[in-house]
Amino acid sequence: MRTVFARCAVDYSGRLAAHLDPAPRLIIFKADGSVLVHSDGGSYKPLNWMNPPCAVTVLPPAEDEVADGVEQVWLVQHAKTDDRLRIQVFEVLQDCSVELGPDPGLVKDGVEAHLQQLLAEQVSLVGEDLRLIRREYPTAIGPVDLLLREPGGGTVAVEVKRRGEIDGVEQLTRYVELLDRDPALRPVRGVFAAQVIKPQARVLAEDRGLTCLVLDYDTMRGLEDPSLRLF
Amino acid sequence: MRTVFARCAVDYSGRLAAHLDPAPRLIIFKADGSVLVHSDGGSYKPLNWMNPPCAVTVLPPAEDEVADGVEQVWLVQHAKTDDRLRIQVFEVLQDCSVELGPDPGLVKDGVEAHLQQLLAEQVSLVGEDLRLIRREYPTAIGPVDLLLREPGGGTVAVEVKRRGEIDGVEQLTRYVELLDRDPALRPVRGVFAAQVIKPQARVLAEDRGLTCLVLDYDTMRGLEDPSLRLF
DNA sequence: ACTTCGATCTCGTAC
DNA sequence: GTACGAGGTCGAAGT
Repeated sequence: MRTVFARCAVDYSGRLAAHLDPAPRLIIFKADGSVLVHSDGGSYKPLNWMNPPCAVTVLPPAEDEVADGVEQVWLVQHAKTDDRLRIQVFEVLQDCSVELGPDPGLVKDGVEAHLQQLLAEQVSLVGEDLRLIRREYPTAIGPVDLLLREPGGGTVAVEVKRRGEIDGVEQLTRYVELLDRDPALRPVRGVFAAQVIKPQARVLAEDRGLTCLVLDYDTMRGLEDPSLRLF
Repeated sequence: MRTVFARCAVDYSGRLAAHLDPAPRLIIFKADGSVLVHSDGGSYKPLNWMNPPCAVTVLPPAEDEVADGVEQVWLVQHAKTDDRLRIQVFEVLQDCSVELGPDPGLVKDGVEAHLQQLLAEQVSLVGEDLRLIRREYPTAIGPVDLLLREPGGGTVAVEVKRRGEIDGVEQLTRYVELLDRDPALRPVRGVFAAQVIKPQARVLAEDRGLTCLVLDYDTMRGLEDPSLRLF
């Protein structure tokens, strides 16, 4: 990996066009060829970047660029698309290179899959006396997150999301509609479960007779079997 | 901005938990307090990070950490949430600091918002004698990109996309259905406008009585008032 | 290879 | 500030 602090101007062209006026910035060249241009603020997203696979070419500046004070031009061309980054370097302030090698990678815990697992273990949060039929119950249009059996004989289809938005309601609507045609499952009611349910999603869900259920992840995790925890 | 190449292990806790085993990586400290941990691959997203506002504390390693070879512990705590990054530093390979100052910022051109703006100024592309009621016309299920008044009294709901796909057609269908219940707007017809309309989306749209409109961005931009142009 | 969907999404923008 | 949709989304998992 190589990091270069430099006063530079950048032009991106590809899916859109974007321009950066000259200023001091950090330019990162990764081992796989990717390039990031960071300013000293914002969050983790670079101002400009190029994904691999791509190649960097160093060009001498054109005449008018020399007159403007451009020392070098770094052209970063994507290998498969016409995405391109043109970096005009006015002044290099620092230039470091370090060999890093491969990374063992990130281990995560607490994403939607985990939320679904917790709710499968705590179906009483959905309603009294429900029994889990299965997680990821397969249908012709995709798997239902949780399918539960009601004591009276019907079933409950649960859609689990971290954030409940309109797309999720559409999805659950389709599942309930389809499952309700199955005599072995009918009548099917739908439950839309999420840590946060957006107002528009709630309106649409309730308009369609679906039940909304807000999940508290920390409480659910507190009740979990500690042996299942990753760390 | 400060960049540190170091062999390090990282634990994130907050909205989820995540762990990185020891390996050489690049750690970036920005002027606003934010921190990025990058490996030598992947894309522009760091393995771990902390958004501003946050503060870094340098701690001496605990006894067992000393035994493992940890030289320092950098604790990055978000100022408003309980998000936290704990970086165990085993060995610093390089350490650079450069003062960058503020950035003039990125200027973009060619995104959907711009397309919508252009079409709002050129409603004749949608049809003769139409008048713009408003952009982002609010409804209970979300804003309609453009709502236009027909000379005869009905209205036109326009959904603008850069790439017209099936979910955009679904969205427009919902809008038209809802708006058509409003006596002040009825009858409402829908127009699906995009730079590219996928065949499946076109079939679905036409099946539902929606009109497809392919937009030529360069032509529209050429007709635009030059004073509004970004560069 | 392509599609679908989650994300510590991030980012802009309208209210 | 909050809410919502777009993104040069990226990335992983399944088909």
